[in-house]
Amino acid sequence: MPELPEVETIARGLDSRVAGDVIESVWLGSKPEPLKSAAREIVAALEAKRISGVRRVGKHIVFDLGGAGKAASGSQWIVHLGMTGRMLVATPEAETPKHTHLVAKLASGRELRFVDPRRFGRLEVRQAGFSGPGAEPLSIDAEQFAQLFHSSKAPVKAALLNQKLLHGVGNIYADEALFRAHIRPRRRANSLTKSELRKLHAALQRVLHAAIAAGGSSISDYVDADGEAGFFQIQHRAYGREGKPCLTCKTPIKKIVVGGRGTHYCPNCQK
DNA sequence: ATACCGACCTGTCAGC
DNA sequence: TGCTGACAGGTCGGTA
Repeated sequence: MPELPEVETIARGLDSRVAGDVIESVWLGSKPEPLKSAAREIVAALEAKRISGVRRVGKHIVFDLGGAGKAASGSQWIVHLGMTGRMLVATPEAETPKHTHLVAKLASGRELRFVDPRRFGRLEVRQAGFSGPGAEPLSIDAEQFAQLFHSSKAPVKAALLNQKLLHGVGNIYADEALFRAHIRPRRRANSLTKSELRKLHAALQRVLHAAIAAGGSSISDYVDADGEAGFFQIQHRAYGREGKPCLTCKTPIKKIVVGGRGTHYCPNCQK
């Protein structure tokens, strides 16, 4: 479910709430858990660790862990929320939602809960140094951005979704950035002119920043670590607006499939 | 190397 | 009311 702005919102919320807290014990659900690392390895890596901070890398939430006592262990707990994952901070009395796969009891008395109905999410522990699969959309400059797309023959929409190029951009913000840059999603990435690449880079960073400021987009079930919805969905100009008039020219927004994903664009404004 | 396409899961909603 | 099928914010692995 969550893309960069949603994960950023969640990670900031988690950091303000649990940084400095200590994980006392971990309960892991049975079933095929959504794990990348072995279950035993995850429990061992988390228990008796201090959360020194929480941040976002691409669409991943990274918990930096230290030893509960003195020496920092420097390991990391990496969570990918998939389509429907949530990471919530709750009191033990709060009802445990269906599809809760992990509960970490904290020294403060609260619980960190990982809930994921579709189980597309992934949990992983590793030694420090996770930097994600690609480049960071918010810090890449126009030159490097152009370089990334220069060599890709894929449709530009598919290239935007390729996490090995840029990580963090998902279906909503790919459509929104292309709309704002006036570029058709099926254009081959390597067919974009220098000027179009500059526009796309600027449009992408603008839309991501605006979405973070709004607390992300809530479509159906997204909530942040507090259980609060985001508000960026009311600023969507293309995504989810099939058949509705383009906000610029009134032409109905079209929906097609690109790279296997529903894709929304204005056939008049986007060239 | 690159690019489609189904698979992975469950929930929801539209249509019959 | 209830069933069926399509679709959903994401990735991965197989195949062409």
